[in-house]
Amino acid sequence: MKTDRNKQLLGLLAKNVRSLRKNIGLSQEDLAFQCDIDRTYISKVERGIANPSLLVLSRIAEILQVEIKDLIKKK
Amino acid sequence: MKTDRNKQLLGLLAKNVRSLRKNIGLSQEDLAFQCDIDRTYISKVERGIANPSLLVLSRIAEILQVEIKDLIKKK
DNA sequence: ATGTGACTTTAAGTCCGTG
DNA sequence: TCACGGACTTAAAGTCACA
Repeated sequence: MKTDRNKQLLGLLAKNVRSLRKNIGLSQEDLAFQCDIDRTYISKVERGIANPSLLVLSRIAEILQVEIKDLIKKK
Repeated sequence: MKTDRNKQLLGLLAKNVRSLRKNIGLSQEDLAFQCDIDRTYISKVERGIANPSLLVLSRIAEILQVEIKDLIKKK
């Protein structure tokens, strides 16, 4: 798999998750708990160093009350 | 991670990838080659038994000439 | 041209801790 | 509350032979 140029996508995801999470007033721990995902993994997502699976994205989007597409769109 | 109810999403992805691929006149082999992904992995995605990462989705969307959101939307 | 099973390897994702 | 690391465990990524 070529990961190369698509890594900017992870940075985009990172920023969106962080801002959406803060908008809703959750800590990383809160979000992690509600998503049933490890808190350190949420931290990695928000730092752009995790490449989450579709089902993980789905869980995060659900708790943040947005669509998956909102997690990866540039605003 | 709770994978449970979100698995319908994989079925949605499956259908969309298959139809988008056919629309563009590609075989699984063609798509796989261009994505630099194994043919059998594309097969798994189209059968809804793979839970691809964001970067894999990104590669597939790129070759199918659509946005990632188009891969998971119900039409 | 595709589905499938049985793999091996890599990365996703966890857990426990520190500053 | 979060960044970050090390040592894990599990699942995704990727390969192969065959129907």
